[in-house]
Amino acid sequence: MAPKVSEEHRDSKRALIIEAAKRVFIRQGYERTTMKDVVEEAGLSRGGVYLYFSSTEEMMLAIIDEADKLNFRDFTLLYEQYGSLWKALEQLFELNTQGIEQLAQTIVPVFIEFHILSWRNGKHAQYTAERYERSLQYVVSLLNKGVEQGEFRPIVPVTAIAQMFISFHDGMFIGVLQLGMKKSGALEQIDALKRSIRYLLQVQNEERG
Amino acid sequence: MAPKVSEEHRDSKRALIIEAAKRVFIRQGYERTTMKDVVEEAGLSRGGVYLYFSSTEEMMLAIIDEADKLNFRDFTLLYEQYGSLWKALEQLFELNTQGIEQLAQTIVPVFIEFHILSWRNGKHAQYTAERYERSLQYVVSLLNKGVEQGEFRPIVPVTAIAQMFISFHDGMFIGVLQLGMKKSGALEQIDALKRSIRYLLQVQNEERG
Amino acid sequence: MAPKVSEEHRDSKRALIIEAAKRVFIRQGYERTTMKDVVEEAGLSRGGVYLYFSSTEEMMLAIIDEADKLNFRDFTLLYEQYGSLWKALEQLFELNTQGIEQLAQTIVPVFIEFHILSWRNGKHAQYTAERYERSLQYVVSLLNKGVEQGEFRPIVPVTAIAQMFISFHDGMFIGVLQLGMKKSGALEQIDALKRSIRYLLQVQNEERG
Amino acid sequence: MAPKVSEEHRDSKRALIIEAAKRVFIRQGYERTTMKDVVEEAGLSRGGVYLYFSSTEEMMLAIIDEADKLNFRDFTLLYEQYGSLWKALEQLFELNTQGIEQLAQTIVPVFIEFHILSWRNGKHAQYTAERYERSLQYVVSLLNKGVEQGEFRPIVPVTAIAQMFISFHDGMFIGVLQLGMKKSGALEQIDALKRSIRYLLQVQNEERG
DNA sequence: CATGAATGAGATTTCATTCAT
DNA sequence: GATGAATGAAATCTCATTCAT
Repeated sequence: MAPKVSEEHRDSKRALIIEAAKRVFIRQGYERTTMKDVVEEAGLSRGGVYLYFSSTEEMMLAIIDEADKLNFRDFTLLYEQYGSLWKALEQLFELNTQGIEQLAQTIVPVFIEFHILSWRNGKHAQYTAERYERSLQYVVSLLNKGVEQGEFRPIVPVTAIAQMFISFHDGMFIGVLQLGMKKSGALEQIDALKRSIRYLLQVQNEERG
Repeated sequence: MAPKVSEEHRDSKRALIIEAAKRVFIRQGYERTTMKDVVEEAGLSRGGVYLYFSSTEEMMLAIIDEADKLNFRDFTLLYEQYGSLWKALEQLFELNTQGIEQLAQTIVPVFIEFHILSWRNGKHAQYTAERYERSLQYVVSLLNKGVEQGEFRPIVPVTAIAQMFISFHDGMFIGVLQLGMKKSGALEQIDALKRSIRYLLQVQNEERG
Repeated sequence: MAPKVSEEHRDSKRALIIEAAKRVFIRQGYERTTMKDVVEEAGLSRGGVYLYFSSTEEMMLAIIDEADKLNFRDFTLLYEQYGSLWKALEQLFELNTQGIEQLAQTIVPVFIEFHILSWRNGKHAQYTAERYERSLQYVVSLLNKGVEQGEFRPIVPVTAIAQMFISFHDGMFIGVLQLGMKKSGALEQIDALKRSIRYLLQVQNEERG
Repeated sequence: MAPKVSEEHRDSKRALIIEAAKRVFIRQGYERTTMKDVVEEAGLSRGGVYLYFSSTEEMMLAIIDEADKLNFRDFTLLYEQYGSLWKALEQLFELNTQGIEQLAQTIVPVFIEFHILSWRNGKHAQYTAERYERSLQYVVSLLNKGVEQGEFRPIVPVTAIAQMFISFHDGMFIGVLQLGMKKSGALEQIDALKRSIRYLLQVQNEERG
């Protein structure tokens, strides 16, 4: 008697809008995107979109959540898969490097923009802090595992190494966005960082680097 | 083409507006600031401000230019002052660290925001590239001097080291803005980076650390 | 044209909606109430409510009709019950006074609002006129009965007295709504009006007041 | 050097908008009037009107203030002009009666609508109370003057008489609006009220009525 | 009968920018 | 040069109403 499509219909509609929003965000950036833009991209009516999201901000948060879930999956794989922790770390570098040429066409720069604007508005401070903490813990747990297994003998706290890793990546992304891979020397930077981290961790029993 | 008296009047008027704009930018961020806001902060008339700047973007560029001049002065001092290049580098770390607690109350985050948005709009690519190149060359020239003097024997290209240094700083700033000094572990990160760079440069004739 | 079972189902559904509408009207006023509000208050679907009423206006008219029926019953009781017509009139005052403290929580102010807005839209002029005429005739018939029985010897047309009575009540209600019982001096006003009407009617065979 | 028209220009502009708003209010009522309507009636731009008023509510309050000033002037005249207070009171009746036929084309019904809606929103309660109090005091002071001069010997408190007078007028206005002069029996009602008040005041030394 | 997702018109509000004085 | 009133485009958001299921 009743439609009852509800739940899954709702989800698919949200997904549709989210995908449209992503495209617009990537094209125009977060701040420049209006509800109207998303409405037109999604091919829905004005009110139709409001049924699911009341602002571009809500959409953004949904997009971030989704991305976080995927990231977590990737990381779990990483964590379980590798015997050598340094190999796992190198894979992490690889993950963060691959696709870096198309960085501008991904949602990543939108995330950066959003985070800066959030800080501006004093919004989502708690949320952002939690996300950072989570990312940090991913990396820290990897490093600690290496320490436990005697593979790493770090000369500074592993947390500092992980934080440095994250800072570097954020900064490098900005550079790549503004100057491109080549001018920003992305690959050379990554190599330098990799060596730095191997040094800081004092990676053991590895054939020469 | 003979403005005579105007010249200095013009400059002082521009300076007044620039200062007002800075205050508003720091308070609200770049994107959120409207001409109206600056007009009101400066206590001038709408038309009055337009005589000197036709957009907040022009103001921002003027602010950046001013800051760059100051930075260059600082760097020149640094470059000439130190016998040991590693000491000079440490001083550079120091410069970038001091005042980091008040980062949020400075124009720095506005610069970051502006750069990201500029990339968005595809504006100022050339300009941004030049600024980056200039900053990079500051650091590279320092490092090269060290190489020439036999103080550094870098295991990777000095340019990569300099770029990594810059990336790290940009990223760390974002972290500090969002999480604060403590949560972002700023000081620990800086220490880790310093050690990394000393390693990459293979700093000579220093008492072992 | 043979609704069979539906009839009573229809009525109960309408009654349910009407009660919900009343609650919303009393809470928010007539003009401010949207179909959406009633739909939510009734806990029905949007389309569901539209099956019975296509606007808040229709609901309002239904509410008024219902109220009028109750009023008529009250009046009939009044008309038949009293030997002394002046006693009946006093009872009428009483009816209009009791509950005046809770006036704001009743549907009465909504009626006033609706009448004014109806006049605005040029709607329901006929309907409103009929309702007024009916109320007027209630009172006039009471007064005439008194004249016929020699209890009243009015010095102005009884119709004028009845109209004045109605005008006064409407105005007093507005005052009470805005200022409350005390500030509007409701009880004192009513006393003054009662004396006035006794004077205008020249009520006979009553112990002098 | 500077325009300096400011002050008076501002006032005339406000007056222009107010007059336009009045016309729209009278035509459509308060609630139904949007900023857009006023903008169009005034022949200004959207933003232009917002420079002076941010809502129809602000306009309404300005209109009420203006009307109150005029009323006060009228009353002052009344108060000073008459030897016989009863003559003054009759003049007051006259003032409230004249133009009653065109009542629908005046701002009066808009005031009534506004007051009812204000009560709805719980807005302006203080303001409304003050206005009522002021009107009341006008009438009370007239009556008291008559008492002092021995012209009135009221059988109920003069305040109650004044309040009854006001209530009656408000209610009668509503009646006239909905039914017109004739059907509402406005003139007959007024005559009845006048006699009532003369009775309540026990007006002395007057040739028969 | 009943549902509730979808539509789209329309109201509010803000500001960049111009221009007569 | 300087002013600030005026313009109007554009963004946000809400609901009455419809209609496929």
